[in-house]
Amino acid sequence: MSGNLTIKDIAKYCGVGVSTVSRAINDDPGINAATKERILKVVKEFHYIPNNSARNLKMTESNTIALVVRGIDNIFFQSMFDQFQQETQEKGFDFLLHSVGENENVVKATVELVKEKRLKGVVILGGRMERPEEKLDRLGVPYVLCTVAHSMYTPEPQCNSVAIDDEEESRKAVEYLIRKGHRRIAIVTGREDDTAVGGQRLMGYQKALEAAGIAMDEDLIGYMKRSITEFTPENGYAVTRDLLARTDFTALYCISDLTAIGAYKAIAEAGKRIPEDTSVLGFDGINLGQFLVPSLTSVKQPKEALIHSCVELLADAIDGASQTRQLTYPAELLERDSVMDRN
Amino acid sequence: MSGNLTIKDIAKYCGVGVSTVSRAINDDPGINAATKERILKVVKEFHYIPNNSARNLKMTESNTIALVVRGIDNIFFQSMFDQFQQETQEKGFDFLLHSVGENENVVKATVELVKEKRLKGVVILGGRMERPEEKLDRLGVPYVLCTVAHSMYTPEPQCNSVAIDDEEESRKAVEYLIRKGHRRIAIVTGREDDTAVGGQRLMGYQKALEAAGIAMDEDLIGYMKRSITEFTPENGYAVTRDLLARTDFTALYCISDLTAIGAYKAIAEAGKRIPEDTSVLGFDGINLGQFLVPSLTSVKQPKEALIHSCVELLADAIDGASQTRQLTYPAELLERDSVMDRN
DNA sequence: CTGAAAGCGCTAACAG
DNA sequence: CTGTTAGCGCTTTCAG
Repeated sequence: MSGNLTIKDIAKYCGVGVSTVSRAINDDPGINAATKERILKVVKEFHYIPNNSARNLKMTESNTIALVVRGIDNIFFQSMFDQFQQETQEKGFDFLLHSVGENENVVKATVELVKEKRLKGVVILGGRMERPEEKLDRLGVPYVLCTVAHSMYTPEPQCNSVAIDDEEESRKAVEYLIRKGHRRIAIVTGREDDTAVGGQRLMGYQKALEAAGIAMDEDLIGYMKRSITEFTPENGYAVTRDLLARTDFTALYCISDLTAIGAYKAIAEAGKRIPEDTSVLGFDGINLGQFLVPSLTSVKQPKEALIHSCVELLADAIDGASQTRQLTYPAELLERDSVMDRN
Repeated sequence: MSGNLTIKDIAKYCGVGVSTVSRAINDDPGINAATKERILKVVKEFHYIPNNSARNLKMTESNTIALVVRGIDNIFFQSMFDQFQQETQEKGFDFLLHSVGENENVVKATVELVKEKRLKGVVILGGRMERPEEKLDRLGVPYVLCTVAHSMYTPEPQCNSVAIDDEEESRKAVEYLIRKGHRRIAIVTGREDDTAVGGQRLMGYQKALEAAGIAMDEDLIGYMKRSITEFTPENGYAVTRDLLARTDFTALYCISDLTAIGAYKAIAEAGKRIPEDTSVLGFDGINLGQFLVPSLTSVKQPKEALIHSCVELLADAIDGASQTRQLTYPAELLERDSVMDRN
């Protein structure tokens, strides 16, 4: 007995019907304990492993929830996987992490996955979507968007979502910098045409300046470079270098902690010290921030709450809740050592 | 036409046979262009998406190679995904990234995947294995191990593998520190019972000291804590704190860059400066290292070469090469700013 | 408690 | 070029 075993082979070898083998491997209650044990022993001995494709095909439904992520290399998202797994499993679901490539279409990939695995529901993490509900309703199963930035120019989505208010939190972040006595505040934001997270956080920046009566200076806006992957230290480094060469400022606001890491280097290379010469404020509150020197002050997304609510909303929807909800959580300022009080 | 469409529905709607639809969606050459176009239009209109389970079940073979990773949160592994995808696709394969959970069994998960997706081959990234070939031969398809540490106490594996010589590179790293005038060199290594990468790199450390006639001091060995996830900044921070409290040294060798990040913080908190008071040497050569202040001197794994060879070996094996090869690549010392010359 | 048989949705001969 | 048909390996009635 070699090569690719099937349930039939096992059945034949044990002298039983295939359905009996199926019962044995699936912990079906209606099976004689002795028979089951005998079969399981053979299964083990020959390392028989059922074919999931056949299983998925046959089963009318699974008990699985998937977390679909675009940008699996994003350290902030990564730090959320574990809790997602934890919480979904606590609710009694199986958990599946699915990464969508940068060049793939999220909706299509997700629909495909739902069909293939007969998913019970999905949570979609990050990314950016225009009118997501239009397309996502094709999923045929409940879903919730987690920290997905809706385009600023589309109406509120009619689907489950949980996130922070990017614009408002960004505004408060800059307001904090102003309160600390900074007037010339540069920003490292997303790409110039970013209407998602980057755009919203930039808008918050502008609002804060305006409210404080500080005139906008285009020179202080550092858009991420198209030629480099977004939200990476590399891009943060390059943009900050340009900023430093172009103008001067006492504080730098990076809309993503990862880019702040690159900014640190650019600032150091310019011979300036953080925070004495240049204060740096990040966003996201990634764990790594506390290990930077000086440790990075940052706006922390309430990951734990976001995830918890995501799973709860999804579970509710699977249980038949028809009302969709859009939850917004407040962020929290992690005051560490990278911002100086100039008052 | 709603709910879950099948190929049959499309066929009926178009007034053709299912095989014709199948041909249309699979770019089969033997189909009338007009018919094809008509079908594809309907497919698009109704958003029909074929069920992959059915597909995989039916197909006798795919053209897919999977990269199986245990520890998807490892930043060093993460930085390899992209090139793997690139290179496999260049060789004409489809690429699939599969993450194996910490509590799952790599071999079992991989066998399952191979069956489900009818994989052509697999590369297994990282992790640790005892006599991998015994179990992995059950895969039934070619595989290659990438940077997998073989247990020190088992004979050379009879399977394809590509990696660096962890012990030797580690020895050279410490030799470098000695050459720079350091005598009291502490190490942040893996867990105490680590016989894989951690154990091998530790052994290299010991050999280097021995060769230089420096007596071993148990106090200088910082084993990673069991209570914290391995190879994280957190663990590096905790271990370095202990080390600092326990003894003194002029250089700290971290067997993983990630732990070095934590070490930076512990050293700073102890009021010491890098590299003036304490030099730090990392291992892996992650990208982030250059953004630390001071930038991290590190032993760089030749990722590019490793990956390239992995894919090549696998492709050869798929093409029928029966000879297995174990390739070892030299690492390269990235001299940056965290090590001081005390001579 | 167990076995026979009917598909899950799809692809791949095989005839037309 | 196209339709019919036979399974892929499994779960699940339905009888026994």
